[in-house]
Order: sequence, then C-alpha cells, then structure tokens
Amino acid sequence: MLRTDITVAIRDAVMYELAEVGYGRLSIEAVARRAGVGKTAIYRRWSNKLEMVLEIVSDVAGRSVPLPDTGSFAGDLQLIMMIVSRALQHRIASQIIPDLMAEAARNPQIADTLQTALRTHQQAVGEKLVGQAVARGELPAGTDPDVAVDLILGPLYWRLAVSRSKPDPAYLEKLMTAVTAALKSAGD
Amino acid sequence: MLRTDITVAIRDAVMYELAEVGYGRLSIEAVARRAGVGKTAIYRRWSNKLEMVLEIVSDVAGRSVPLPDTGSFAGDLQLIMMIVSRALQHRIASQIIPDLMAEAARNPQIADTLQTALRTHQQAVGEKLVGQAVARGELPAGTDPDVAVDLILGPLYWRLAVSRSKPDPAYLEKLMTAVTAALKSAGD
DNA sequence: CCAGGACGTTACGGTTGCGTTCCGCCCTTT
DNA sequence: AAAGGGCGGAACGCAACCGTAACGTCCTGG
Repeated sequence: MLRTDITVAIRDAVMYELAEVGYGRLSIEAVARRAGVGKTAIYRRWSNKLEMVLEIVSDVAGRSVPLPDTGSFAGDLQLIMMIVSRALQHRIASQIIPDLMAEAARNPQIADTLQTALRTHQQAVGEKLVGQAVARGELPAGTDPDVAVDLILGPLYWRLAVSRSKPDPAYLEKLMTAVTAALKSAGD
Repeated sequence: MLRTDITVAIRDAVMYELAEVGYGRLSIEAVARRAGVGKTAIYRRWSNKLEMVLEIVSDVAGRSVPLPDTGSFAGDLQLIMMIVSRALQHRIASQIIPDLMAEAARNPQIADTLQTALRTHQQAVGEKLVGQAVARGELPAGTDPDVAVDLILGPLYWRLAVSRSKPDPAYLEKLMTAVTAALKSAGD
C-alpha cells in the first residue's frame, strides 16, 4: 500500500511548486526534491505531470463551498464576497488560480477540469443566491443568475487577482451596493 | 544596422510563441526557429528572455486605446465594452494576457510593466468616462472611477478570459444595463 | 522470523535549452 | 574593388529534466 504521509508530502509540494514556478515550468524533479521524496514515489502514483496536477488540483478545488443562506440577499452577498476575497488573497491560491486559468486556454484537459471544479459550484451558488432573493421579493423575477455571478465574481477577481490591490473594506462595501443596484434593475 | 524585417519577424514570433506555450515555457530557440532566424540575431537585440518579452509586450500594450467620447454615457460604455470584448476574443491576446497576468504574480518586473501599460490607460479611460458622465448629470457626483472600471472590466474579463463563453450580444446588453444601474446608485 | 512492498538513492541515456563562438555568405557603403 | 556589418547555421560546454532501472533499507503482515 502507498504510504499516506508520502502522498500528502507530494501533494503539498505540488501546490507549492505550482505557486512558485507555475504549471509550465513545474518539474517532477523539483516536486520530488521539495517533498523530500524519490521520483519513483511520484511515478508510482501518477504517470505524468498533467495527470498528477489534474488529480491534485481538482481534489482541492472540489472541496465544496457552503451555499449561502443567511436569510437576506444582502447577507448572502456579503458572505460570498467575503469568502471569495479571502480565497483570492490566499498566497498559494492567488498564484495557482490565474496560472491554471491561463494554462487552460491551451490545454483542454485543464480547461475541462477547471470548468467542472469551479463552474459547477459557481452555478449552484448563483442559482441558490438569486433563487432565494427572488423568492423573498428582494430581486425581480427575471434576474439572470449567470449575469449575477459575473457581476459579483468579475470585479472581485479583476481587482484581487489582476490589479492586485489591497483588501480595502470600503471598496467591498461600494461594490456590494453597486452589485445590488445592478441586479435589482435587471427586470427592467 | 539591425535589419528591420528581421526584428519584425522576431517580434511576431515572440507573440505567437507566447500565446502557444506561455512565458514559462517560452524558449529563445523556439522563437528563432519560428522566426526563421539565427539565435545570434536575437541575442544581438536583447540579452535575455525577460528583457526581450518585456520590451516587445510593453510596446504592443502601450499602443493607446482611444478615449471614449460619443456624447452619452450609454454610448461611451457600449464603445468600451465592444473594444474590450473584441480584444479579449482576439486569439493571441486572449492567451497572452492571462498568461502574463499569472506570471506577474511571480515576477515583479513583469508586474510593473503590466501595471504601467494597462493600469495607466485603464485609469485614464475610467476617469474620462466617469468625469464626462458626471458633468452631463448622467451619474451622481460621488461616483468612484475605480469601482466603475472594475464593474465594467471585471465581468467582461471573467466571462471572456476565465469562463470562456461565447460572445453573446444579449449578455452584453444585460451587462450594460446592470452596470449603468450599479453606477447610478453609487451616490446613495 | 521471513517475504513483500514501499521507500530513498544513485545512475543511466536522451532531450532540450542556454548563451557563446566561429564560419562563410551577402548586401551595403565607400 | 574592397571593407564591414548583419545574417543563418553549426557547434560548443553546461545545466536541467525526462522516465526507467537497479540497488539496499526499513516497516509490516503472516
């Protein structure tokens, strides 16, 4: 049986290495070195770099985000924005995510994995968030969950992952009111 | 004197290679191969990969985007969204941009170059757009240009560069009305 | 107590890329 | 006609990885 502690060490090393040099430059040797492990131990578990990264990343990404249910749209929205902004400020995640997104533009397998891992959750969260708000009468009936998700995640991602500015709480508040106003108008 | 046609061939090859394999895996040899050029010709112009890429990319990115001035906020907004969505659907650009953004998280020099090239324009466009709209009374006086830019670019970037969905004109319209509503509420 | 398995280590041949050097060609300048 | 500079091409030594193989060690189960 494969030793669990070794597997964990490899997984950690892959995440670390992925953050440091990116998928493109990630080498099995470097992973083995960092994990304090022989290359053999890695090849015993996965047969290539792609397979290894996909398995590890999709496992991490698959850990489900709790669906929002605070009782009000404002509360749900705030919760989601907190979770997302926290995640995007995480040192490792904030480097791995854009890297894999860029790589996904070239590698269909990575694209699929990311779609499955992220998009599914994203959609579920969006539908629940909007559905609840509509049921409560906080949003008009025609509200499009996809647009809502884009409006919420887009600016956050842009600011935190692309512009890379500081986590300004006043900004988050402005963004929240803006997004709320945007969605309330969707039925017009 | 260095031959201009050779320089052009190299620049094209770099952009192409950058789109195909990304900065991480970009090799001088591959660039030379694709450009139909000796490595010598490249090293005669730049001293390493980073310098070469920075010079070429910042040159391309520096080409100024026209400031919007259609006479109405709705018109300006639509123009910007058209320009951005067109740019993000460009085959080469849509692969290079996310890739360099990811790389920027690791390489301060790339980050600086990108900031300078993109952010400056972005800010200018945002300030002009919002300023004009406020002057016309189309937006409340307190409107934050930074938030406005994030609200416009964020969702577009998310959808086109991250989610990679099709260019849906109905979506663009929905997004436009949503963004307009969001910004009009900013003074509340 | 012993067999088997997972491990780290070392080594292997092969590939790729680096940055440099030298060559001979060709075009321009003088 | 001669000189010089930019060029492509080939080769260099060096380093990093690849994926595989052959050790010897340690731990576990029977």
